[in-house]
Amino acid sequence: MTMELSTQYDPKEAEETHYKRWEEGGFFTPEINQNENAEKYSIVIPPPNVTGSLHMGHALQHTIMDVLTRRKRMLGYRTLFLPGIDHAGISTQLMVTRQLKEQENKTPQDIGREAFTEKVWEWKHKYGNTILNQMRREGISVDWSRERFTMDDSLSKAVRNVFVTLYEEGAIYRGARIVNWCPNDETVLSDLEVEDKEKKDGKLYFLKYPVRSDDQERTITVATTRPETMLGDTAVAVNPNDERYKDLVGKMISLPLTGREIPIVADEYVDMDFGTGAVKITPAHDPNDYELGLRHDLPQLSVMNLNGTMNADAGAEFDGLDRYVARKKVLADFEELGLLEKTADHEMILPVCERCKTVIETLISEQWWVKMDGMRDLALELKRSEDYPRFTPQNPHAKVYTDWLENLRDWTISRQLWWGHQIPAWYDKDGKVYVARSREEAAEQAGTEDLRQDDDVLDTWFSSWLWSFSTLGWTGDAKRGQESEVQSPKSEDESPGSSVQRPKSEDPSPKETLDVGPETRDLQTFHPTNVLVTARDIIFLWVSRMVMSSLKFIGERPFDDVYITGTVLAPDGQRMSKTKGNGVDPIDVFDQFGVDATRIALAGSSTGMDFAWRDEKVETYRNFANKIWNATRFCLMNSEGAKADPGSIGMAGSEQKAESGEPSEASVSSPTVREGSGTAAVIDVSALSIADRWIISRLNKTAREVNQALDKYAFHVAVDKLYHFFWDDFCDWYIELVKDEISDRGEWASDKGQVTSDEKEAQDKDQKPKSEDQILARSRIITVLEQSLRLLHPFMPYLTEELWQKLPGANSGLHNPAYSNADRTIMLADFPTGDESLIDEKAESDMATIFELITKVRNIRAEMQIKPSDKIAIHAAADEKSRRIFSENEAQILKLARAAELNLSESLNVPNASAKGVLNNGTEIAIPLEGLIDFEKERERLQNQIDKLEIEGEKMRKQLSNENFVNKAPAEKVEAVKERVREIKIQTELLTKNLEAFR
RNA sequence: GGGCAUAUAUGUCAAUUGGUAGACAGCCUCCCUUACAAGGAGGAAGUUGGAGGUUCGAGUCCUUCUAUGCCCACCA
Repeated sequence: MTMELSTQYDPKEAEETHYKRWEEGGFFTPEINQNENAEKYSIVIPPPNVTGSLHMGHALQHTIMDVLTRRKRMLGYRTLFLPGIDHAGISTQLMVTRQLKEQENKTPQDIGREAFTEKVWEWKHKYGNTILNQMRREGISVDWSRERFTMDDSLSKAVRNVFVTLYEEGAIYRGARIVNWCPNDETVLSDLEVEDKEKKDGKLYFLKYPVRSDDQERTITVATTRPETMLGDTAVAVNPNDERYKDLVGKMISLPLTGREIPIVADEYVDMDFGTGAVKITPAHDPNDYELGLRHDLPQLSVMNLNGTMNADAGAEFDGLDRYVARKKVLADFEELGLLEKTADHEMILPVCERCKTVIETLISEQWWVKMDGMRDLALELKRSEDYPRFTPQNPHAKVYTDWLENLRDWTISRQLWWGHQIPAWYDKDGKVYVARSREEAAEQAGTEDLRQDDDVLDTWFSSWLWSFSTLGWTGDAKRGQESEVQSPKSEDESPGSSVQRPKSEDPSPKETLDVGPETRDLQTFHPTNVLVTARDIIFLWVSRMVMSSLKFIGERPFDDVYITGTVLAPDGQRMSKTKGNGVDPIDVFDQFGVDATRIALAGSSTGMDFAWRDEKVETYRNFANKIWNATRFCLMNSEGAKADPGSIGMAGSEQKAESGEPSEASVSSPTVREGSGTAAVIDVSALSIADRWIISRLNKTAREVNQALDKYAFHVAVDKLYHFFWDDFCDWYIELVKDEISDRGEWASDKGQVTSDEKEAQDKDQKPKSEDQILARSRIITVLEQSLRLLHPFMPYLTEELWQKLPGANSGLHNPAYSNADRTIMLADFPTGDESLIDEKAESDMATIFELITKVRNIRAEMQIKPSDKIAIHAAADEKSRRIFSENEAQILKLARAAELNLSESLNVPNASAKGVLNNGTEIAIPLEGLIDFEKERERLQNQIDKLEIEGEKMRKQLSNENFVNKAPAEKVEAVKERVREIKIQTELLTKNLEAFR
């Protein structure tokens, strides 16, 4: 058979065909697993924003999750990788509002709440799939049949149940407090949604306030960055120890522009060294002033509207002015009154809205809050007692997590938006609130239908913090009335709400209400999830909250491990940002280098540290993909009669691994298995050549290393091992070693004649029957290749599937037994774990000696500038053992060193005009170069080597002469050094002898 | 103001519990050898940010300094 493949791998085609087949074949669903007793493995994707598009951080995280999932799936786990998106309240509302403005020149208020949310849903259906399609392109093996959206009915139900439960326990309350307010979005924000922004050209204004006292001229100067807020001042504060102002404490000030009188108070909060040591106090517009105001019982005078303009209480002249216009006016007025003492430059940090970057106002507003104490304690207790969650990398995340929890404050959960989960609270005519799961329930409580639902919606995170279990079917309905059974004892003790009798007493018994639908089964099967993979910036926003909610509501942890990826930085080492324009779009990279190259490049960079993006890195793996492609191409060109068969390299196939006796149902029922079940015997590896035993050993060792690395989330280690195994061991050495054995073309040296492609084809057609040995050799290399592709599959799914499909013998018989029913695909093949008994250290060290010999000869050739076409003679003087190894592999040595003869002896007997070298084991080699040798160059070369050994040897002899080292270091270390010193000594002596021969 | 991290070859990054510093890219030499020039063979390149300390032995542990980055925090 002739398999014509192009000489370069084009990722496009593979990317287009395989994903569809995987998805349609149901390979991504846990149901594909036929093993009832399979262990489960589950990951829920951190839901990207519905408005979002894929960025490098996603690509990295998704790759990591997919690598983990694909490997576990191949290992026979029942895997679920669940996709979904987040409704992203603020940003989505912003986006649709903007669109509405552009297309219809209307505001949300113009069209009303219902029409607006309708529009958002439309928008969601139309554009919300962008990121989902990009995720498909990434090749991630998520179960689309379980795709979730934070506003799905069942997730909404969960949100309402959680809200009501917390309310009934007294953990959710409504109250007026000072909050972060975005005047642009006109909503409250939690502390976590506020960012700091440096303002280098900030100003500090010094305002003089006249003091009412006997001395009419007396003023007190305050420094402020926000003069407009002076309109809401209700005091001036000084430090009680401040001598400058001691006599003023208790006096009154006539506040300019307002006609109001405010007191001077003393408070420790005031820093005497900053500004003038006197601080204007605006309790309604500054968090510190708010606190101070409470301490001194000051009035809270709100002078601003919610859109950032001043209100009537700011005074008639200011009413309706934008805050920045008002600022100018206040300053102008002070100037005019001669009360503006001075203006100073002042670098400062401004709080801005995370979404729209508008400067935040702090103001007093009535909002819904969640008391976090109870849940916080659950999480902290688990951290203390079991060090949960386990973060990778552990530092600094574990500590940051704990510190944050310890200082946790109440969470503002209401948002003044229309897009989101509307707060399940209703008010009657008198303003009395009824919190319930539905309007009907509320009406029942209120005894009237005349109710108005709270206008606000919940913080987006109030739905995402339930993500680990709400996506698996938890709605909170099933366990209503039986909380105590599921909840951890601790939370039960603490929740006063658990004794609250709900108006639902007619509920049937808990057991009967337990919904055992498929969704609940998912919860039972897949929760807790195994690992959460996410970025650093949402440890507080999301990770910690998920822990708390999960402990609280289902009494178990949401996930086992937390893997925090590093940040992908721009090529310039800075953060990627739209404004800087230094971002790299993963889709562009996919187009340029292919998805697989991008994936493995990302995984290979994932150490947990931040890293700067390099196109060259992806290019390296693009080349790697091409290498894999061509290696496969070569194997296929020489594959007639062969097939992938683990038994051919001494590995038990999946059928052998499956429980003995029990013939897998699949092999009986499915004919597709037949073709592959020719897997007969597992051969005895010891009968194979050193080269074969070596590659089998390397393969198994690599498999073990890859598995170990992935278990520890050491993705870069896994990639490194795979890269070097495949490229160095398999391609550079193994293929070259067995080339003649598996190829029909005969000895490399024999035919130099040109062969036209026609003739070649003709030759291929009437190939003589292959010898059995050749077929076995071909099967071995195909099998090693096939195993390698499996190991690579989690990282490079498209390429490996594309190639695997072409391998003879690659069929569902190679699947993990759990999937023997499924259509042939590498993604269900049995993931190699590495058979320790096939690791052959002897073969590895023997091969290392052979490679050293070959490399040494090549080195001499290169340095002596011997033409590639010149075939030289190798003379080697070695001990008996080495001679045997060399002679057994003579053909390969000759070929790879481009030599015509290999003369083995106990001692060298060569012409003086020879280039010489010594191997680590003392083997002396020489290449006679009559006439060709440049004695000067050879002397230099030898001296060079002697010098290098000398430096190394000196270091070691020094170590050995140190008594402390010899006495205290482990004996094996000492012995190793001694051994190396012996080697160096022998080599140096031989080289010196050779050098002297030239003098 | 606190907390944490990072500093290793020209660049981007590795280095399991302390045990003779590695990869990739780039660079130099040779080769378009019949899987692959997105390739092959060979090679050069590092006082591991500075200074101390612990240890037989330190890139790795401790102290300190310098630079950079991130997180948290109410300095008007």
